[in-house]
Amino acid sequence: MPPQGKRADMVTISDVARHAGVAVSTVSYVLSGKRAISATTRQRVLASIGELGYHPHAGARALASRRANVIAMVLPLRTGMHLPVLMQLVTAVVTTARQADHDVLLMTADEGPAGLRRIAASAMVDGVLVMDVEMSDARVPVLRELGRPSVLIGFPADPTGLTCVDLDFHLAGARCAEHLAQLGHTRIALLGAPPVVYQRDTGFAHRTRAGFLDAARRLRVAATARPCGESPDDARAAVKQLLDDDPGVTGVVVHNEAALAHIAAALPDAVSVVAICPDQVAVSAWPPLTAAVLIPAEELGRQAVSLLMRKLDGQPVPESTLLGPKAWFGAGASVDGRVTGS
Amino acid sequence: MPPQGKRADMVTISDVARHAGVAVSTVSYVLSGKRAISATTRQRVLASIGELGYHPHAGARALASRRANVIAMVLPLRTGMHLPVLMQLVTAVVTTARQADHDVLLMTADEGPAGLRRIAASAMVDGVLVMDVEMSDARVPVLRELGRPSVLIGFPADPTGLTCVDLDFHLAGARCAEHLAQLGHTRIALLGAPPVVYQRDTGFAHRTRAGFLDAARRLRVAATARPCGESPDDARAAVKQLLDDDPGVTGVVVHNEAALAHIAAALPDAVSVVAICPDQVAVSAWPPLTAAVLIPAEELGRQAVSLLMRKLDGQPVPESTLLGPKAWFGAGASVDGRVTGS
DNA sequence: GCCCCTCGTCGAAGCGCTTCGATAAGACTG
DNA sequence: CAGTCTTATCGAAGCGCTTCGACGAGGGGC
Repeated sequence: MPPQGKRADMVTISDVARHAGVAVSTVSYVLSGKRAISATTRQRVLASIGELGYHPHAGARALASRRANVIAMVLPLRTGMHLPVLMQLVTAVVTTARQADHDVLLMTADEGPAGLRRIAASAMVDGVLVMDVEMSDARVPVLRELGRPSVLIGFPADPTGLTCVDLDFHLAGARCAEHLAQLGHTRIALLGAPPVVYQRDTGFAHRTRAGFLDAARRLRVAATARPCGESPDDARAAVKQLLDDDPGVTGVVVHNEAALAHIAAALPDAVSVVAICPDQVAVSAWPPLTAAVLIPAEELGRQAVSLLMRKLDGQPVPESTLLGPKAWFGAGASVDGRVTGS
Repeated sequence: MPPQGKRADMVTISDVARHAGVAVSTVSYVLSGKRAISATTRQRVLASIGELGYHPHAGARALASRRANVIAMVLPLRTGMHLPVLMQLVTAVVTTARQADHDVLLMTADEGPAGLRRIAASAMVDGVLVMDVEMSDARVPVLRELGRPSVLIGFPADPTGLTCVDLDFHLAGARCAEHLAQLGHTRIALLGAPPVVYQRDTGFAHRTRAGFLDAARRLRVAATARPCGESPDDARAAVKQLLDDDPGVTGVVVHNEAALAHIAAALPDAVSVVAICPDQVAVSAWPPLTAAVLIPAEELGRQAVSLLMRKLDGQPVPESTLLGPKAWFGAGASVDGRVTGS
């Protein structure tokens, strides 16, 4: 008897070939479209495939074609990201990958560099998507060394030679200042991330602040920016200090999801509040926001995957892609601020 | 010239064999441990592996061994779960799977049954882990039909023939009643999930209520249970009605994360509040909780994976596994209520 | 000292798929 | 109508790994 008699439930390409009365290679070409196949033959083969419920064996395919049709998605250990946003991102990634006929392998960063090396060397994935990258991210040097196609969501300190996607925080900060200026405010302030985030060099915090201050200067409105802790007490303290320093402030930008509610509660009712935050946080904020700049999580995911797919196909892609922030106004209207390239 | 000259970066098993001066099969046996290999040979082979940086080609291995060493993790479309809990769960799953030398393929439920079938038929994964299962979950019949090893986190209406893991909500409800009784309360109440959840037949809500009421009866304390909406208004309304109906209530159990804060705020200070909720919600609740019964997310993930691994090894596993709730007391001490089998 | 084991190793046969010639059978030339 | 192209299909050679059977070399038992 043969080694282990083929498992009952496995339909192979040669079953299909026999059933359709053609050669194995013909079936393969029907599936891949890499050679011309006559319409009649194609029909017959496709019919057999449907009838037998054939699905190609992923391993065999990967072995022969040197393409696994799987990408890895690396989650950070401790995410700096708001979880609902992360989930949206993940969902968008998986969905988009599937549309490009790829599956997604999930890795947490805690396997470290060795994990990335293993995944790459075992030819298990064709490319890597790294989520929530920070300025000095330990995963970045490994990616460089690996030399596999990869795309980062977020920017490390030095993105040279990599492919990165992120919200354009500079633009987001500017939009907030512009919005407040348009409403007639002349003294505005930014309450940002906790001090530790600025110290940790987490790019986005700095970029937001710079965008905010630059725009304010350009628009000739008085603006200050300060960090803000995440706890209710920190939030209250930051607000108090802000009002002490400049009692004339009438518009505040909050770039700190965790503290948003407490900040908004501590501010006088007359002050307009604009936040940079995820959709869900914005709509459910109380007291209600004047406006918000939303994080385009889905688009981030989609863009990241399509960039990776292009890299897998050997096409050139821009090193950095910045997505325009979406604006949201208290009423509920939603306006797009479209993509900027690079 | 050969078809496509081997890619420079790929080290194969025969490279290792040559380098170590043994046969390919010997290397394989060193790696798998399926046949005895002399210590000296093993050393030599392992040394070569390290030196060359060899990692077996996942596809080739899957093809030859009929084992992909990958499991699929299916996320629900719209999760009934608290996101931080989901993340803990996911992390635990990935980590545990890696310890058992498996990787995790991420699927969202939106590919539907076809996705599961594809994944199974393509031999891409050896087993399936389904998260956050609900009473009448569309994914359950597919799993039955598929006949691949699978483990569910959460219980469907009819778990016959499946393998399910979940928190023991009945016990959790009982623990809450017991705790309040021990503190001397004689009139207690449960505020549960929104009415719609009870109607949707989502198992856990009913089980908690039953556990709570049973224990109260056993302990001879007066107890009532009622659903509670998630909005601040619903929460306030539920509390008002509760106090109207039974002004003598001194202890309340809350099994509703979303409404917890509003319920606690609306209750008189003198009332003790116990919650069934994730760790993070418990410690950050304000006003502070008297105690909490925590959802053992990590253990849930670990158990689910190890059950799946046992199934993959052909070992028998119990149909249902209920994990004992962890108790947490206001002070910060944390006590384990260990696993119950089945 | 002969036979039978066990132990450690090797060679070869696939696993299911892709891909590269090769090859008939027409479709055009001139 | 001989010669040259296409076009559609086939056969076979791997892809890198696991696993089965074979086999030589020692180690008892009697």
